[in-house]
Amino acid sequence: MAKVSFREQVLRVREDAIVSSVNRLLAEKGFEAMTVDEVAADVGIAKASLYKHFPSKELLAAAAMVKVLERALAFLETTAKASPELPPVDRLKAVVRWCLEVQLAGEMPSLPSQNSALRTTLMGHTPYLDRLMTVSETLGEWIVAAQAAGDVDATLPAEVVLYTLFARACDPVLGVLKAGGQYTDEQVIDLLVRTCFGGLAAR
Amino acid sequence: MAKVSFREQVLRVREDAIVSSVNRLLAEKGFEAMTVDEVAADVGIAKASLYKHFPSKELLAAAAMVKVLERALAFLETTAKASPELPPVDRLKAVVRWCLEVQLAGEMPSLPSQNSALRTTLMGHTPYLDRLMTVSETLGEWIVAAQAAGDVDATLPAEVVLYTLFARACDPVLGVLKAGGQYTDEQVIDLLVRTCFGGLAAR
DNA sequence: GTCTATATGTGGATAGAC
DNA sequence: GTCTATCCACATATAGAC
Repeated sequence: MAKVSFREQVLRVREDAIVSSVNRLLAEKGFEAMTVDEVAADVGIAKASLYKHFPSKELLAAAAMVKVLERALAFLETTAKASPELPPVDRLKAVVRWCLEVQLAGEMPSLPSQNSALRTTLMGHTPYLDRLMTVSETLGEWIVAAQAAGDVDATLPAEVVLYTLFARACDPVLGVLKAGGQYTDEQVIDLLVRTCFGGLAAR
Repeated sequence: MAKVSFREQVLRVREDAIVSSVNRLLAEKGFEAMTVDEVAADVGIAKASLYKHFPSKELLAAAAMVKVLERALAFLETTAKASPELPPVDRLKAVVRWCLEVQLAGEMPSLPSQNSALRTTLMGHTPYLDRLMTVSETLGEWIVAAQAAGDVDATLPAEVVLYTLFARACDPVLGVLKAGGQYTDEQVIDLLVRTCFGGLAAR
């Protein structure tokens, strides 16, 4: 039994390596531009072996998306437990900040565009949908609480706030500012958090 | 001579039709997902004919991007001349609003991602760069003026404001809210202009 | 399960007749 | 300039030996 368990563990490690590569390539080039050959080369295994683990390119990407959502969920739980007294709006800011850090690290895949093959798969992929729903529900509660506390504009539908947060997680402005090279990573993140919550207008 | 001029005019009209199709498909599916076959089918001509007008898929897309920038430039000029007394910040809001309307109409191509084949072409395509620079300079002046007037946060680098405006022009939140179907087009635009300038935080 | 080698489909681009 | 027919590169996916 120990032998079988060991093999399974090796497999899990390999699949983790695969998913990590996919995650990075997905963030770097997007789903359409990423090729399965690249993934195989990056992981260092043959393409056919990839298909033994994941039956299609879409499901390969879906596994990476699931992993990102799980990292997000872990962060949400940690934040909730580590600082239960933190005002909801500050939790939301921490989430945005975390997303931007992940994006800076090249590990945040961009949102699948409305009519992509990936999106179709994801919309029928329960593991993805479940985690997406959990993330949305948790954030939704924080948003409502932040509105009740008077820290987030209560005249904005909570749904709009949620979608805005999701969009800011992959904001292309980060890449442009980073490429400009005249700000540190921390400054870029600060600027984006400010424009997200404070807007462009003067207070 | 009249005959030649007529032919040239017919060609121009056809090229306009091509560029319009490309523009729409570009907005709908993005550069990578758009195929030249689709474009040809949409215009109603053979693919080989397309290549007589534009030597590559990239330059085909570039022509569409140039056209969008020219529409934007025309809007900027109209706005400047029609209401010279309008506060700069309101001009900026009008620009965002216009971009969102164009996006709602399915005519706003999304920003080319950092490492796309299209981006490489655009960065060496003078007609595109010239117009992009003109748009940026005009908006830059308005931004500085709006900051001087105390209407736009003067502690934000003007450059950051500019990039943010560009990003909001293609904000994916619009598509999601529109797809949700519980807001009118005007409500969606109002919400996005509000979150862009006012931010998520309460005032 | 991993490999090499290949099947199959598709997209960008072109040849050549009209 | 427009068409039909085709080339060629490349990407997803699979066959079959080990």
